[in-house]
Amino acid sequence: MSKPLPLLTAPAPERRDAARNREALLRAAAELIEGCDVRAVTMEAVAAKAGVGKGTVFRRFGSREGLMAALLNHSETAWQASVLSGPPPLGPGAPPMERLIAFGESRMRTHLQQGALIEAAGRTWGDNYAVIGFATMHLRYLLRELGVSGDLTYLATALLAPLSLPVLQQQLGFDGMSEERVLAGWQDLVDRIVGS
Amino acid sequence: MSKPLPLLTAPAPERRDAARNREALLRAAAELIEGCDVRAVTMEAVAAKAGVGKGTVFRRFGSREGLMAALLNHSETAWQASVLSGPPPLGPGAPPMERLIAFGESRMRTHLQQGALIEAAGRTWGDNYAVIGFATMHLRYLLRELGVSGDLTYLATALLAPLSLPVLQQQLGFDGMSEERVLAGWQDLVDRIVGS
DNA sequence: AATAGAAACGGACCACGGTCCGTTTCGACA
DNA sequence: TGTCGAAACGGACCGTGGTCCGTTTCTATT
Repeated sequence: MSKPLPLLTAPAPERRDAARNREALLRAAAELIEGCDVRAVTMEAVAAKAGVGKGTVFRRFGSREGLMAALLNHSETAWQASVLSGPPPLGPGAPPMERLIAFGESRMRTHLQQGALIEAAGRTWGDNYAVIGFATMHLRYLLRELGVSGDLTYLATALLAPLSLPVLQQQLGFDGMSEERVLAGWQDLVDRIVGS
Repeated sequence: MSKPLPLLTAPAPERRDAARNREALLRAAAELIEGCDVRAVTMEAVAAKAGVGKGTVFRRFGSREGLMAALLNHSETAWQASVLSGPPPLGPGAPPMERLIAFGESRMRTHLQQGALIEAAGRTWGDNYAVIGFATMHLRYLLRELGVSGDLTYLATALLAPLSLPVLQQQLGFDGMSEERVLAGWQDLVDRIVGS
């Protein structure tokens, strides 16, 4: 008699040792990064500190960038939660425009704070659709709430783009802008797009 | 008697063999890249094809990313020339708004076309102020011509950001937009910023 | 408790980017 | 043309990210 094969293949549960190792690796990486330059932390060091072999690190996270992205995922998830159900003005409850401004400021602060890690995660993080996708969706939602008309998906990506780390770094570094000026600039941009 | 030491240290002229090797390396790299995936081209292969040692490659270009950036510099320089003194509507002669639209389209096309190389050049290219700086300046100039008021430097960077490769890739890939839609979206963004 | 097979492990191994330093080449000046 | 110091050369060498595959560990099933 054949098994009742599920129509939708289950998400493949994780073996207990695998879960333990993932946990240990994330903790080890976090501890090593704290106090050292991220770039100086080698994969072998992380593996050693977690008490596993190097192969295991790559099995779990695919690449160095993958490990860094996994670290970022923790704070990203928390951030998403505070956007979806945290206190206003970032979370629900405040008027859309206030939420929008809070969103921009929060994103900018987060990106700058985690700059080194974001760079270390490279494309694995930057191309992470679960991240970009969420922010775009939320922005799109706020724009709709504000009654903006037009291609909201495009406008959302266009509003998100200047909040990306490389752009912020250029503005603060090369262009010599202050954080306040960058923030004010973004708010002005919002006004122009929304049409105040 | 002491030499007439120049007040401004001269740009340190390049020895003839050095110049020849740089040339040979750039040509070799270009030829290897043409037809292969950029990522499959190793530095040693470039050095071998150019008939020099590996050390020379790194002496000249600093890193793999540096070599890729140097390749991009050729087309970038040509592009800058066509913006500054090429035929309208990209070059001077057309009304500012038309130049602006042409600028956006041209930049988008260029970035998409050279995507692989840009990725291979990484931060060495992306953080290249000679590149970002030129585009920002020009955008700033056009905005001024259009009589836009406000923080033109910020607006220029904000207008440039959605034309960056990662954003374009997200829009065309994950968001499933067509190139036409992306272009139309950017033009709409311009209209909102300029205030039509 | 025994078994079997799938999943995970670990560390030797590989490839490539990047460095180092002894040797060679250039060109300025006599 | 000879000399000399600076600059460039080249390839052996190193470290690290990433792979491979024989061994170990888990867990479903009886």
